[in-house]
Amino acid sequence: MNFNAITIRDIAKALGLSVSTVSKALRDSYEISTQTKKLVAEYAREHNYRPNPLAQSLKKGHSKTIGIVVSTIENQFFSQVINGIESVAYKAGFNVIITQTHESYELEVKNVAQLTHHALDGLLISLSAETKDVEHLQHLNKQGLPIVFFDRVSSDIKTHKVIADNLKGGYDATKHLIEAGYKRIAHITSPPNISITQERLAGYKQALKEAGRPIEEQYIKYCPHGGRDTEEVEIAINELLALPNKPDAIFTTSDRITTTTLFLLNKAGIKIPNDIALAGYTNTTLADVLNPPLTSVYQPAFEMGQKAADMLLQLILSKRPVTEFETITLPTQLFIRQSTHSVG
Amino acid sequence: MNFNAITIRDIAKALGLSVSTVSKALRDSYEISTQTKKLVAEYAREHNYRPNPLAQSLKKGHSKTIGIVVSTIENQFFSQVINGIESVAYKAGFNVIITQTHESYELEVKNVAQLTHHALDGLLISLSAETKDVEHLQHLNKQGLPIVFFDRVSSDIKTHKVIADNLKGGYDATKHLIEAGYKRIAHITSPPNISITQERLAGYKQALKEAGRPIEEQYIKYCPHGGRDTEEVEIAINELLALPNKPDAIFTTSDRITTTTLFLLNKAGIKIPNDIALAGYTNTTLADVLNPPLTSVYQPAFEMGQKAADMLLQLILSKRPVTEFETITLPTQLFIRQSTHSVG
DNA sequence: TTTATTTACGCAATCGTTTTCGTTTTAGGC
DNA sequence: GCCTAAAACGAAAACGATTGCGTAAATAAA
Repeated sequence: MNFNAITIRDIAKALGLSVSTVSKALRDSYEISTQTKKLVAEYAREHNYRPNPLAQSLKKGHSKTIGIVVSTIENQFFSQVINGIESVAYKAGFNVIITQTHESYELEVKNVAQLTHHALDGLLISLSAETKDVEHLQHLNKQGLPIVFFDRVSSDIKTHKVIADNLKGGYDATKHLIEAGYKRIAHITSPPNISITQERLAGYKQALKEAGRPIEEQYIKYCPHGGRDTEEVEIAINELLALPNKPDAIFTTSDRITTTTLFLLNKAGIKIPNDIALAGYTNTTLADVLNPPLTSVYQPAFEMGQKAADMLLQLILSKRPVTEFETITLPTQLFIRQSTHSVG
Repeated sequence: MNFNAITIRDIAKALGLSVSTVSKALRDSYEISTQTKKLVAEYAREHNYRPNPLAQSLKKGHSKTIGIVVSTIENQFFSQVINGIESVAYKAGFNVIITQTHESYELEVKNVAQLTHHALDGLLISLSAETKDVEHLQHLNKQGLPIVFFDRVSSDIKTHKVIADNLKGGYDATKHLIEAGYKRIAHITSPPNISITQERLAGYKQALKEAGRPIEEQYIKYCPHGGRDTEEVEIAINELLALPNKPDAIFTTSDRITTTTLFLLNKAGIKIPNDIALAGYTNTTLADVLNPPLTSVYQPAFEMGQKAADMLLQLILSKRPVTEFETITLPTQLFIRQSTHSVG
């Protein structure tokens, strides 16, 4: 806005009115005559007047922008969530500012600070893989900044949350592998501190238990950065392959871990599903054209974004402090494809 | 910022100073004694003072935020570009606001208006597939808003631009197909009005010409929305397949067209590359694990974002109006994979 | 001791709007 | 023709920060 736009004062001067009259005319106040309103409106249109949003926000005390924190928008799951958020935010006249943590706690803290440096009406966040405490958010929340968690949430802050049914997602995938005849089902997942890891792992364990299978810790591998680095997935896979009882199936969580596992197994010449079956969380639209087509747990990302934005807007627009918070759980969908074709 | 943050006035009151003194102390002015500075700094830190960015921007006349317009962040090419932009913008203390056109001219105009409604120091834009005129940008540019084009540019506005070497990209892919032994090479691309279409098409034609091949319009198909809708790709493919001389290879541009073509060919039971070979533009990290692994033209998206942001910052930060503009052309890379394995 | 400087701070205008609270003008009622 | 009330507009104080300028106090120079 450094470019020279015309101001309300310019209009006032040109029309021989006061700034307050112009302002009121523009906002269609009852105090202003129809004639004057027309005059002002016309002049404003002709000269392409745009109210300075900075001044408006400063005066009104809200900026009509919300912040988003995700690990990376390169992950289709998150870009879909963001699309959902934007679809409702824009309808309500809100702008969004997106920041990425790249799974780093340090960057998360920095980004949140960056965001609040700018004027924010609310924050939508999915925690980074490294994040173990949420003091940086707690403080802001106490100060009155509305926050809504989605995907990777924290139980340490009482606020609205939107998550997928991670337990069921893990359960469904694992159960499917069991029913398809696989015996030694491994699990490669994100670090244990984040909510989705715990929930999906619980689903995995529950399915095994129900089938009377033992839960073997050697089959459970964690990637400290949720698969951000290929190496961490490679280590996990190598450890699994080095086991005396190699797994005959792998259940992966997170887009990155899933696709990296697929890549590494292919690269190692391991046939999927004949040597090892693969079922993984992913929201890529490419699951159908992968080699082989991938059995996947799909999350309603767009809806998650919509819900989260809805709830945040509700918090922002609420006249009185909200004390009752809810957690929305969205169903996931298991798509069965060739990467887990039945044994025999 | 509706949440009650402390202001400079609060500090002044608490410390028995004037607001100007506090402001100057915070900005480390030579006018203020070391003691007072310490006092103020300490109080500010203890009470977690953050200058109101709105007020600062209003006063200083710049907002330290830049706007980005892309077709969709779900496209990995664009999310990579955005990563590049962010990497330089944040370093310079700038925030970015991302908007998506979803290939709609109407949405593009709307978004640009939305963005300028908010305070913007500059704009980074890749035109939508529908966009044929750029008056909505010309006006802003004339008013002094710095604009840098990337990827899909317009020749109607004189400003900095960053593009990939689209001609060479199209040329390389086509030449590779020719050398691999394919005879009837089709081309499915974006609408003819956008720059990348024209340039890549020119590369395609050049390679054919050099090889002494005829250029047959029946082999060139346009998708009005750059593959946004599966149907438009389906129509193109069906038309190609209905030809008396069906193509034995297809060169596709844009991520969406490429992956959709792959999907549709697979679905139709057409073997790649045996029945029809496929080479396509894509920046997905999944090209290696597609079925089959896809020969692709890869664009240096991250670098493109960096360069574009660099140039925009240069424009924004320049003291005097810039009149000399340059267009940077980045090289693309052809990755040869199984989808175009040599004939015979 | 007087004058000149420096040091350290406060006043007030400013950025562009919004909004409260006058004030003027006009019309209406008698 | 006078009073009252409504209608239409303006003055000024915000919002929170920045900054040029004025000024008191402290120090140095004469």
